[in-house]
Amino acid sequence: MAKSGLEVLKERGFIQQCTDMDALESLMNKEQVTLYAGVDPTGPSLHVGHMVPLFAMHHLQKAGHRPIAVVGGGTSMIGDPSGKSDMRKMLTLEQIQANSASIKDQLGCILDFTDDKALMVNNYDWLGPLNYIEFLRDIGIHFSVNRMLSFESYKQRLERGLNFIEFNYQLLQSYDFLKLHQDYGCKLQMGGDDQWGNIVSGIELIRRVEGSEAQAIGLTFPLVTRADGKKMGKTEKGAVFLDPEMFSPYEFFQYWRNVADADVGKFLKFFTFLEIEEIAELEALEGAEINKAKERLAYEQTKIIHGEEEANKALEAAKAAFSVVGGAADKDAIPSVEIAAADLEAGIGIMDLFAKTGLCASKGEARRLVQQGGARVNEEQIKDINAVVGSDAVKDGEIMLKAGKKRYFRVVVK
RNA sequence: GGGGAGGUUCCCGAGUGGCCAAAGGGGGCAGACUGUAAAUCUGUUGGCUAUGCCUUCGAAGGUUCGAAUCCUUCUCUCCCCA
Repeated sequence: MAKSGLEVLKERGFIQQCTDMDALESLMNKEQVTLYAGVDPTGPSLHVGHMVPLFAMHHLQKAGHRPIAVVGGGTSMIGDPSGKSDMRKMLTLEQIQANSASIKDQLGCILDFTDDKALMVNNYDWLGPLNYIEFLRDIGIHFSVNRMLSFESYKQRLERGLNFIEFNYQLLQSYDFLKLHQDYGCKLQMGGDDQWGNIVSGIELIRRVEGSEAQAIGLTFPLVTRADGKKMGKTEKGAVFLDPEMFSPYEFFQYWRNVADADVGKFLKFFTFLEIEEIAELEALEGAEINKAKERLAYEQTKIIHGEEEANKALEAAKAAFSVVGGAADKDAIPSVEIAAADLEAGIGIMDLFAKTGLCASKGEARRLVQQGGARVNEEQIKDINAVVGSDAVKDGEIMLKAGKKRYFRVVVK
């Protein structure tokens, strides 16, 4: 017999805390459960940091349950103080609506929205029209300030100062759960562990409004961290976005390809759909062999987000770039820029070339790169900052640039 | 409303008239070592048409031969009192 959705989550490490695991288990065995997790539309694209709840919902959907992705169009106008040291930047309504729209498409990679098997709603739809007096009277009355202040997330913020608008966030998120419970029969809210307080509040609100028999359960995921302590899904340049325009599939692939050894198994479980047995095998690899697991992780992840074709391209491109043999492999996915043959005829300074491709942010940086021996043209190290690249460097209609050990860039001559 | 403390380069944080493109740390980048890992060590870390020039110490003015440093106004943040 197939594993239950909950079992899948357990064995993959998705579960941090649950308000009532036994109740959730029997509920899920008994019926199709409608569940939800919130997604913040604070940017125009989802990024890797958003993915844990989405993958969790995927597994539960596969087990026959119905996920609702709630875009926080309303709540993101307030800003959740949980786990944040500073107040979040407030966005305008227009920004948030625009973000919500583009996020919706991306969700389709992970959740199946056909035939309403999953839903996406925007909490602005019910939070927007709220009447302050009514809300206070109907919802606010159920909240104890004393209790709210006792929550860890607020305690920390009290040290630094907590704005009233943020203090209200919990009420709104609780109201979300109540609303979804009433309108969609939603019985489970999931979220990162920093959401625990908000989730519990929502459950309490439902019980108070709907009576103590009302079924509402909360489940949190561990906060996924990287072995080096950095934030998941962040690079120096910013978040690892799912939007191919903002973060190319090749770079996306490379991000996953370069995860730390210690993270591979964890990430395979969280961020791929591979069977747990297969992951165990990959995880058991040692030494240099572990690179196979990383490659698999990168491939599977890229396939889910950008599709099989892009994943293949990225894999081929990576092989072409990094393998010693090289060959005529497909390099298409490596980022490239076009350059006119005539310009090349005249010769381009090495620093200009690197700066132009974006491999270096400025010519000063390019100068440093060259001086430190990190610049390569067609795998040949260039150490002279006055070197000029001319048309003789063109091979197969392009020039391959390399900055440092990992960053490749193609200059396509046209 | 009253009083106090502050806003410095990617971040934290020194700097209180010239020696300041600004200590130190973190982070980043590069090199060595490797496995497109981690750790470690070394170098580097505003821009440029480059022994010089330009932009940067919350903003705008001012004093001065010379200002991140002094003065004025503005602005934002935090704390205390009301």
